Amino acid sequence: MDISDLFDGLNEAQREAVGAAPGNLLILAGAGSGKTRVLTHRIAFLVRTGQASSYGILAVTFTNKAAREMRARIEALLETPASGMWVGTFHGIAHRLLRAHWQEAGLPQGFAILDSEDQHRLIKRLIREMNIDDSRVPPRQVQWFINAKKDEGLRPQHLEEGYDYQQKMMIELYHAYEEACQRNGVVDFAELLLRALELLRDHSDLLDHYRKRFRHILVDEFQDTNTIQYAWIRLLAGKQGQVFAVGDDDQSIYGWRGAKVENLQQFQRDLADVQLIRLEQNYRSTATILNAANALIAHNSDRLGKNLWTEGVEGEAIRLYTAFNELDEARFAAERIQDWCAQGRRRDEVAILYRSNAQSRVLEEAMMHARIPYRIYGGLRFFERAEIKDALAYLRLLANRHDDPSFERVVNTPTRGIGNRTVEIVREQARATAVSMWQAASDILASQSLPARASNALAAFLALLNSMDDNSQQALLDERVEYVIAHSGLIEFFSKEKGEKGRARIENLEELVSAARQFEFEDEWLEDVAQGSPGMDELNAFLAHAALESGATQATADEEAVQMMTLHTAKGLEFPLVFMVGMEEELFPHKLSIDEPGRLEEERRLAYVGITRAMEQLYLSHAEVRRLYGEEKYTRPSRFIRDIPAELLHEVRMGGGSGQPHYRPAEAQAVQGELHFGQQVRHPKFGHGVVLNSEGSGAQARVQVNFEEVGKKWLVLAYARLEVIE
DNA sequence: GCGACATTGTTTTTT
DNA sequence: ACAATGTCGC
Repeated sequence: MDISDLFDGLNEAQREAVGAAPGNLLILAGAGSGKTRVLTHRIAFLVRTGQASSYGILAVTFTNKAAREMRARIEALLETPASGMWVGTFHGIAHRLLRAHWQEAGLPQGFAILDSEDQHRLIKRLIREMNIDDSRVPPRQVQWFINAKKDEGLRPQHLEEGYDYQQKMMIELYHAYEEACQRNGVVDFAELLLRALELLRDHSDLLDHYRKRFRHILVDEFQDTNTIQYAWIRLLAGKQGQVFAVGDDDQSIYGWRGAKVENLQQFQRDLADVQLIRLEQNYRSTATILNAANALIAHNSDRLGKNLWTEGVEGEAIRLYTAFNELDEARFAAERIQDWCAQGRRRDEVAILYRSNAQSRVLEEAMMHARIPYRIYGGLRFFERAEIKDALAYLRLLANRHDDPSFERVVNTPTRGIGNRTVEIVREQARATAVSMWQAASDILASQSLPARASNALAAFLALLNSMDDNSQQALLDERVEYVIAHSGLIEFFSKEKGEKGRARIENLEELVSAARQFEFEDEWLEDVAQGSPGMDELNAFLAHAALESGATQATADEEAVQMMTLHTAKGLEFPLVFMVGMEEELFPHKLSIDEPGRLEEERRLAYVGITRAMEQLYLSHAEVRRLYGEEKYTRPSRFIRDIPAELLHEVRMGGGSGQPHYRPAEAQAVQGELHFGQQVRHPKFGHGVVLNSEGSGAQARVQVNFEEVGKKWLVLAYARLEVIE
């Protein structure tokens, strides 16, 4: 079979990686060095040379998007559907194993998946139930604690008894939480991974089976693996398996959520004869951008070492803008984006990247003001919306009555006269007799111990669910979803909400029906698993899909738009024009990471990720004054700016004029000789103010002034009798 | 059960 | 500053 096309257009290192002899490989792939290409070509190479069949390959990523992309690219290379090949996220694959072997994993057949919100609510509930002081043991912290322990592979019984109250309580809560999950048949994200690890570890027959099957394991973004993910890979690979790991230690930015960069080094020690290949040729950015990135990251210690280079053009200098404040900074970006578009370039070639989401608002306003369409990534996703989660909770109860988190969620949503008191009684009964709330509610009703009103309301709720179940049992999935939404009372409930909100919610519920309509076991494996397992019907599959793939932030409002996102979200993407805003000490690097060397280095890697997103042009900006948490604060430029050699930077000013450096208003004044940002002025009518912005020249020149008394105003310089205050 | 007021925290995010 | 909770009284 001719496989030369798999090597066409690849460089030396890439070819080496794609065509490497059997064995373990670690590919250190710098930003923009074609790592996805190498990964997919490697898979195609294995299949087309007959070293592996599709059936024998497992490819793991971190996000659904990456997994989808990878599958599509592999299928394009193989020119056939890669059926039998497992391509998915760590969580998706763990889920698949657990569905197939629920018995061995000690799970109920139709187990549900708890997302972080569900998890948070459950923990809060437990804290209350156990009469623990939630100000000393905050739910968020407990959630963090439990997830961190699971990520380390630690069950509560592995934990030493805590020494202080907080520690003790957290361990106790971890115990209680596990019991609750087990009783309710629910599994959180970390649990998926941990169970899948334990499943293989404790069942040698299964381990054998999968080891024989998956002789080739390929892992993307290896630097992001946490302890259990790594352990799972190692376990599954065993001695015979061949692991192809691709990663970049310089792009490790998820240490704070358990990712262990050390796994890259560990990999070389733990696996046999690991061949190390570096991909250092960058195909994305100009030499200038690359040099800046290299210089910056060189300030970190403990790197595996790698120097990106390019044959590409030198490119333009990186622009540095010192804004007066965050408004000025945002306006600057807007103006430069307009220039970009005026040159015939597209808006969607532009990204604005920031450290934290709070920064997006000012930017958003500036874009709106300049009438630049934009799109913000991050925020609530479809399946995370309250109304969607309510509807899903009903569906989950249909699938499994013992799902307490869902029971709690909708027992009185919409309000149906089941007050806190009644729920409290059910909860207590459930706890005392160690049964689900559904069961407890039935028991209480049977014992006739409730006041008539509460009793009737509760009975009505149970009857409602049973009848919804009976009446939709035979229906198709989307009909079933539609039926439940219609009969749960959610529609009436939300239509009472005032304003746009209620309407939007109802639209979302309708959208859920069409999501159900489109969902037809798109993960074809679920269908296999579903065969002969009534607990894993289409409904369950849909619910799992909703939990594991919470859906894009925005639907598909695909107007050509500027992209705005955090630096974290930007990893893996590239844009011709990139703005990195808020390059200030305490914002970036963030205040909470500044004092700890390890965390500071992670911030620097984040800066590295940001810089390397840019293909042609990169703007860095910082504001001298920033309003944050209601306070105006004077800032200092980020140390990361200083990490970049000065000769690669070019300071710019507002208004398209390039050239003269501009450090602070006082200096610029001498150069410019006219009004500039931060200039104090007096107006005969409006009084004292500060110049924020200016545009045009000569008779058309206008300035925007923020007056103490009357706020922001645009004034035509020729008419406004402005007086400069020295 | 709802609206009015108080309190609180406020990095980064996937699954 | 501000949003998102939580608490309290009706």
